[in-house]
Amino acid sequence: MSNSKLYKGSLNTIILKLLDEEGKMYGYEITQKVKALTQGELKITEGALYPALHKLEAEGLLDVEVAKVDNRIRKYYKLTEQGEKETVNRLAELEEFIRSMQQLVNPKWSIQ
Amino acid sequence: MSNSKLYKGSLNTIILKLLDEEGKMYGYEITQKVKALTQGELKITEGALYPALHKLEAEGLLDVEVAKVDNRIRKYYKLTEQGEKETVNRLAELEEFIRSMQQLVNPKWSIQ
DNA sequence: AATATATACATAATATTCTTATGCATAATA
DNA sequence: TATTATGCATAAGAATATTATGTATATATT
Repeated sequence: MSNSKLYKGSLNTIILKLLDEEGKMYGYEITQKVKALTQGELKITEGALYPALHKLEAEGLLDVEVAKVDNRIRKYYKLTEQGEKETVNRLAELEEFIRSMQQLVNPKWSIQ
Repeated sequence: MSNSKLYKGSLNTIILKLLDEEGKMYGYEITQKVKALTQGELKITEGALYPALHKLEAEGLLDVEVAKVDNRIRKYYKLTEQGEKETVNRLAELEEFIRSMQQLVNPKWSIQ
């Protein structure tokens, strides 16, 4: 993703969570959804997205289904059963990351 | 850092913020501080830390001062003026990242 | 009619940032 | 005496991104 507003490693979590919510999505749709949800703050680049989708598929976390719409190819991805489990893990990791960062960058209001 | 609980790119922000709070720190001290603040959740590896410190220094964000304590060398780092400005930027970026991630992974409770 | 933009996929070269492994050296502890 | 803690460092490799480029169709603009 560009704008360097993102930390490396977060793209996979974003993909998994969006698929978890939407059921199935194709690549271009993911880039637009992310742009919309973040008010243009985050832009997923294709050079990052497509290799990431291919890798998640190779790992067995995603299934792909090809469709032709308006004479154009779309590759719809959806979570496998394993992908759903992994989504839970990734989201827990993200929460843990955010908690850790809050403890580090703002110890005053993060101590209970 | 290890445990793969961190997203790449966050280490620099952590270093800058800790130096901002502590005034000056040496490398080993940073690793221990992070471990303590996160209850052992995050572990900064030396292979990541020292190159990062050297790079921040090369970029003019840190100044270094060598000291000998108990017959052992310590390299104390502190923020330069530029480093202090950059710290503000990095923290703002981190907040923006967290806000974006919340919008993406949990749109229900992040919409105002 | 020609051109630009949007849609939709993909890969290759390069950069960045990390992990893992290794090395050196002194001090404290078991 | 051997291990752990303290304290620095670098090198090889992995992972993940950016940037640039390529192909192709549909729609909007000039």
